[in-house]
Amino acid sequence: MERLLPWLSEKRPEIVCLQETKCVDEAFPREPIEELGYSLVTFGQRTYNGVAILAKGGIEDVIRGFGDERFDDEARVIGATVEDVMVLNLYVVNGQSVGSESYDFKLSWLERLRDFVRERYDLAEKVVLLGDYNVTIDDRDVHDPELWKGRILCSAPERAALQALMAEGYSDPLRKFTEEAGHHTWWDFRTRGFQRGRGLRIDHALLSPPALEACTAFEVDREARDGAKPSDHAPVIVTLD
DNA sequence: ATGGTGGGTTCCCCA
Repeated sequence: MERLLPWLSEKRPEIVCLQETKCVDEAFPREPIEELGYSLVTFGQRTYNGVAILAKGGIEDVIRGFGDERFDDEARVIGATVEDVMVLNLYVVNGQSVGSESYDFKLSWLERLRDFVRERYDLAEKVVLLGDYNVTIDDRDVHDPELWKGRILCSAPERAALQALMAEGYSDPLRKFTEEAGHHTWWDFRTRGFQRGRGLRIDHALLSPPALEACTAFEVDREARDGAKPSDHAPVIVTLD
Protein backbone atom coordinates (compact mmCIF):
# COMPACT_ATOMS: atom_id res chain seq x y z
CA MET A 1 0.00 0.00 0.00
CA GLU A 2 2.91 2.35 0.73
CA ARG A 3 3.98 2.04 -2.88
CA LEU A 4 0.60 1.53 -4.58
CA LEU A 5 -1.15 4.63 -3.23
CA PRO A 6 1.44 7.22 -4.38
CA TRP A 7 1.70 5.39 -7.72
CA LEU A 8 -2.10 5.56 -8.18
CA SER A 9 -2.10 9.27 -7.31
CA GLU A 10 0.69 9.96 -9.78
CA LYS A 11 -0.40 7.80 -12.74
CA ARG A 12 -4.18 7.86 -12.33
CA PRO A 13 -4.79 4.83 -14.60
CA GLU A 14 -8.38 4.04 -15.56
CA ILE A 15 -8.03 0.39 -14.54
CA VAL A 16 -5.41 -1.27 -12.34
CA CYS A 17 -5.00 -5.03 -11.91
CA LEU A 18 -3.08 -6.45 -8.96
CA GLN A 19 -1.71 -9.96 -8.46
CA GLU A 20 -0.35 -11.73 -5.37
CA THR A 21 -2.38 -9.63 -2.96
CA LYS A 22 -2.17 -12.47 -0.38
CA CYS A 23 -5.14 -11.06 1.50
CA VAL A 24 -8.68 -12.31 2.19
CA ASP A 25 -11.46 -10.07 0.83
CA GLU A 26 -12.72 -9.12 4.32
CA ALA A 27 -9.27 -7.79 5.27
CA PHE A 28 -8.49 -5.95 2.03
CA PRO A 29 -7.58 -2.29 2.74
CA ARG A 30 -10.31 -0.82 0.54
CA GLU A 31 -10.75 2.65 2.07
CA PRO A 32 -7.43 4.29 1.10
CA ILE A 33 -7.98 3.14 -2.49
CA GLU A 34 -11.60 4.32 -2.53
CA GLU A 35 -10.47 7.70 -1.16
CA LEU A 36 -8.41 8.12 -4.33
CA GLY A 37 -11.57 7.72 -6.40
CA TYR A 38 -11.27 4.05 -7.30
CA SER A 39 -13.82 1.31 -6.88
CA LEU A 40 -12.45 -2.19 -6.48
CA VAL A 41 -13.27 -5.88 -6.49
CA THR A 42 -11.08 -8.54 -4.88
CA PHE A 43 -10.63 -12.29 -4.86
CA GLY A 44 -8.10 -13.27 -2.27
CA GLN A 45 -6.86 -15.84 0.18
CA ARG A 46 -4.40 -15.90 3.06
CA THR A 47 -0.65 -16.16 2.35
CA TYR A 48 -0.80 -17.10 -1.34
CA ASN A 49 -2.23 -15.79 -4.62
CA GLY A 50 -4.98 -13.17 -4.63
CA VAL A 51 -6.08 -10.78 -7.39
CA ALA A 52 -7.89 -7.42 -7.48
CA ILE A 53 -9.28 -4.97 -10.03
CA LEU A 54 -9.39 -1.23 -9.34
CA ALA A 55 -11.16 1.19 -11.66
CA LYS A 56 -12.20 4.83 -11.80
CA GLY A 57 -15.33 3.76 -13.69
CA GLY A 58 -18.03 1.34 -12.59
CA ILE A 59 -17.04 -2.33 -12.24
CA GLU A 60 -19.66 -4.77 -13.53
CA ASP A 61 -20.17 -8.47 -14.29
CA VAL A 62 -17.52 -9.66 -11.83
CA ILE A 63 -16.36 -13.26 -12.06
CA ARG A 64 -14.08 -15.03 -9.59
CA GLY A 65 -12.28 -18.18 -10.71
CA PHE A 66 -12.94 -20.38 -13.74
CA GLY A 67 -15.99 -21.97 -12.09
CA ASP A 68 -14.09 -25.26 -12.05
CA GLU A 69 -13.43 -27.00 -8.74
CA ARG A 70 -10.13 -28.39 -10.04
CA PHE A 71 -8.67 -24.87 -10.05
CA ASP A 72 -10.81 -22.54 -7.96
CA ASP A 73 -9.39 -23.26 -4.50
CA GLU A 74 -6.52 -20.98 -5.55
CA ALA A 75 -7.50 -17.31 -5.98
CA ARG A 76 -5.83 -16.58 -9.32
CA VAL A 77 -8.57 -15.21 -11.57
CA ILE A 78 -10.88 -12.20 -11.39
CA GLY A 79 -12.71 -10.70 -14.32
CA ALA A 80 -14.93 -7.66 -14.80
CA THR A 81 -16.32 -5.22 -17.31
CA VAL A 82 -15.41 -1.54 -17.02
CA GLU A 83 -17.29 0.60 -19.52
CA ASP A 84 -16.58 -1.00 -22.93
CA VAL A 85 -13.57 -3.06 -21.82
CA MET A 86 -13.73 -6.65 -20.55
CA VAL A 87 -10.80 -7.35 -18.26
CA LEU A 88 -9.52 -10.73 -17.10
CA ASN A 89 -6.87 -10.40 -14.41
CA LEU A 90 -4.65 -13.48 -13.97
CA TYR A 91 -2.04 -14.74 -11.59
CA VAL A 92 -0.77 -17.76 -13.47
CA VAL A 93 0.75 -20.69 -11.55
CA ASN A 94 4.54 -20.21 -11.23
CA GLY A 95 5.38 -23.87 -11.72
CA GLN A 96 8.49 -24.00 -9.50
CA SER A 97 10.68 -26.05 -11.87
CA VAL A 98 10.27 -27.93 -15.13
CA GLY A 99 8.94 -31.44 -14.49
CA SER A 100 7.64 -30.72 -10.98
CA GLU A 101 4.07 -31.42 -9.89
CA SER A 102 3.46 -27.68 -9.84
CA TYR A 103 4.74 -27.43 -13.43
CA ASP A 104 2.19 -30.01 -14.61
CA PHE A 105 -0.50 -28.06 -12.76
CA LYS A 106 0.66 -24.87 -14.50
CA LEU A 107 0.26 -26.47 -17.93
CA SER A 108 -3.22 -27.79 -17.03
CA TRP A 109 -4.14 -24.39 -15.65
CA LEU A 110 -3.11 -22.62 -18.87
CA GLU A 111 -5.12 -25.13 -20.88
CA ARG A 112 -8.17 -24.43 -18.69
CA LEU A 113 -7.60 -20.70 -19.15
CA ARG A 114 -7.74 -21.11 -22.91
CA ASP A 115 -11.06 -23.00 -22.69
CA PHE A 116 -12.43 -20.40 -20.28
CA VAL A 117 -11.49 -17.55 -22.61
CA ARG A 118 -12.95 -19.29 -25.63
CA GLU A 119 -16.25 -19.87 -23.81
CA ARG A 120 -16.58 -16.47 -22.16
CA TYR A 121 -15.30 -13.81 -24.53
CA ASP A 122 -16.35 -12.45 -27.89
CA LEU A 123 -13.44 -11.36 -30.10
CA ALA A 124 -15.58 -8.53 -31.46
CA GLU A 125 -15.43 -6.86 -28.01
CA LYS A 126 -12.50 -5.03 -26.42
CA VAL A 127 -11.04 -7.79 -24.27
CA VAL A 128 -7.83 -7.57 -22.21
CA LEU A 129 -6.33 -10.76 -20.77
CA LEU A 130 -3.63 -9.56 -18.44
CA GLY A 131 -1.54 -10.31 -15.45
CA ASP A 132 1.44 -12.25 -14.21
CA TYR A 133 1.62 -15.06 -16.77
CA ASN A 134 4.89 -16.46 -15.38
CA VAL A 135 5.81 -17.30 -19.00
CA THR A 136 8.09 -15.53 -21.50
CA ILE A 137 6.60 -15.37 -25.00
CA ASP A 138 9.93 -15.85 -26.80
CA ASP A 139 13.66 -15.29 -26.31
CA ARG A 140 13.31 -11.54 -26.79
CA ASP A 141 11.69 -11.54 -23.35
CA VAL A 142 14.82 -13.04 -21.72
CA HIS A 143 18.01 -11.18 -20.76
CA ASP A 144 20.14 -14.30 -21.38
CA PRO A 145 18.27 -16.88 -23.49
CA GLU A 146 21.10 -19.41 -23.32
CA LEU A 147 21.13 -19.34 -19.51
CA TRP A 148 17.32 -19.68 -19.32
CA LYS A 149 16.89 -22.16 -22.16
CA GLY A 150 14.41 -24.90 -21.14
CA ARG A 151 14.03 -23.56 -17.60
CA ILE A 152 10.88 -22.55 -15.77
CA LEU A 153 9.26 -19.41 -17.25
CA CYS A 154 10.98 -20.17 -20.58
CA SER A 155 10.34 -23.84 -21.38
CA ALA A 156 8.82 -24.84 -24.72
CA PRO A 157 5.63 -26.40 -23.23
CA GLU A 158 4.87 -23.24 -21.24
CA ARG A 159 5.39 -21.07 -24.32
CA ALA A 160 3.26 -23.43 -26.41
CA ALA A 161 0.43 -23.15 -23.86
CA LEU A 162 0.63 -19.35 -24.01
CA GLN A 163 0.78 -19.43 -27.82
CA ALA A 164 -2.36 -21.60 -27.81
CA LEU A 165 -4.16 -18.91 -25.82
CA MET A 166 -2.91 -16.19 -28.16
CA ALA A 167 -3.99 -18.29 -31.16
CA GLU A 168 -7.58 -17.80 -29.99
CA GLY A 169 -7.16 -14.25 -31.29
CA TYR A 170 -5.26 -12.29 -28.62
CA SER A 171 -2.14 -10.28 -29.41
CA ASP A 172 0.82 -8.91 -27.50
CA PRO A 173 0.55 -5.11 -27.86
CA LEU A 174 4.32 -4.61 -27.45
CA ARG A 175 4.76 -6.11 -30.91
CA LYS A 176 2.50 -3.47 -32.42
CA PHE A 177 5.23 -0.95 -31.59
CA THR A 178 8.58 -2.74 -31.65
CA GLU A 179 10.31 -6.02 -32.46
CA GLU A 180 13.19 -5.32 -30.10
CA ALA A 181 14.18 -7.48 -27.13
CA GLY A 182 13.94 -6.35 -23.52
CA HIS A 183 11.03 -4.49 -21.90
CA HIS A 184 11.44 -6.82 -18.93
CA THR A 185 8.80 -6.80 -16.20
CA TRP A 186 10.31 -9.08 -13.52
CA TRP A 187 13.71 -9.37 -11.92
CA ASP A 188 14.68 -12.04 -9.38
CA PHE A 189 15.44 -10.75 -5.88
CA ARG A 190 17.81 -13.66 -5.29
CA THR A 191 20.27 -12.82 -8.03
CA ARG A 192 19.80 -9.05 -7.58
CA GLY A 193 18.53 -9.17 -11.13
CA PHE A 194 17.25 -5.60 -11.28
CA GLN A 195 20.55 -4.09 -10.17
CA ARG A 196 22.32 -6.23 -12.77
CA GLY A 197 19.84 -5.56 -15.58
CA ARG A 198 18.95 -9.24 -15.78
CA GLY A 199 15.18 -9.50 -16.14
CA LEU A 200 12.41 -11.36 -17.91
CA ARG A 201 9.15 -10.22 -19.50
CA ILE A 202 6.54 -12.48 -17.90
CA ASP A 203 3.70 -9.99 -17.38
CA HIS A 204 1.51 -9.50 -20.42
CA ALA A 205 -1.69 -7.76 -21.49
CA LEU A 206 -3.08 -9.72 -24.44
CA LEU A 207 -5.62 -7.86 -26.56
CA SER A 208 -8.57 -8.86 -28.73
CA PRO A 209 -8.57 -7.29 -32.23
CA PRO A 210 -10.69 -4.21 -31.31
CA ALA A 211 -8.55 -3.63 -28.21
CA LEU A 212 -5.36 -3.97 -30.25
CA GLU A 213 -6.73 -1.48 -32.78
CA ALA A 214 -7.48 0.95 -29.94
CA CYS A 215 -4.05 0.49 -28.35
CA THR A 216 -1.89 3.62 -28.73
CA ALA A 217 0.92 2.96 -26.23
CA PHE A 218 2.77 0.26 -24.31
CA GLU A 219 5.12 0.93 -21.43
CA VAL A 220 6.86 -0.88 -18.59
CA ASP A 221 7.16 1.43 -15.58
CA ARG A 222 10.68 0.47 -14.49
CA GLU A 223 10.77 3.30 -11.95
CA ALA A 224 8.19 1.41 -9.92
CA ARG A 225 10.66 -1.50 -9.55
CA ASP A 226 13.31 0.78 -8.02
CA GLY A 227 13.65 2.30 -4.56
CA ALA A 228 12.83 0.94 -1.10
CA LYS A 229 10.87 -2.30 -0.69
CA PRO A 230 9.74 -2.71 -4.29
CA SER A 231 7.77 -5.56 -5.80
CA ASP A 232 9.86 -7.96 -7.87
CA HIS A 233 7.66 -6.93 -10.85
CA ALA A 234 7.26 -3.61 -12.68
CA PRO A 235 3.80 -2.48 -13.85
CA VAL A 236 2.89 -2.89 -17.51
CA ILE A 237 0.91 0.12 -18.72
CA VAL A 238 -1.23 -0.26 -21.85
CA THR A 239 -3.14 2.69 -23.29
CA LEU A 240 -6.40 2.17 -25.19
CA ASP A 241 -8.04 5.17 -26.83
C1' DA B 1 24.40 -28.10 -9.47
C1' DT B 2 23.71 -24.63 -6.20
C1' DG B 3 22.51 -20.60 -3.90
C1' DG B 4 21.28 -16.20 -3.61
C1' DT B 5 16.85 -12.37 -1.45
C1' DG B 6 12.31 -11.26 0.18
C1' DG B 7 7.68 -11.83 2.26
C1' DG B 8 4.64 -14.09 5.16
C1' DT B 9 3.92 -17.49 8.48
C1' DT B 10 5.84 -20.91 11.53
C1' DC B 11 10.47 -22.89 12.88
C1' DC B 12 9.26 -23.69 6.61
C1' DC B 13 7.02 -22.49 2.10
C1' DC B 14 6.72 -20.07 -2.14
C1' DA B 15 8.43 -17.01 -5.48
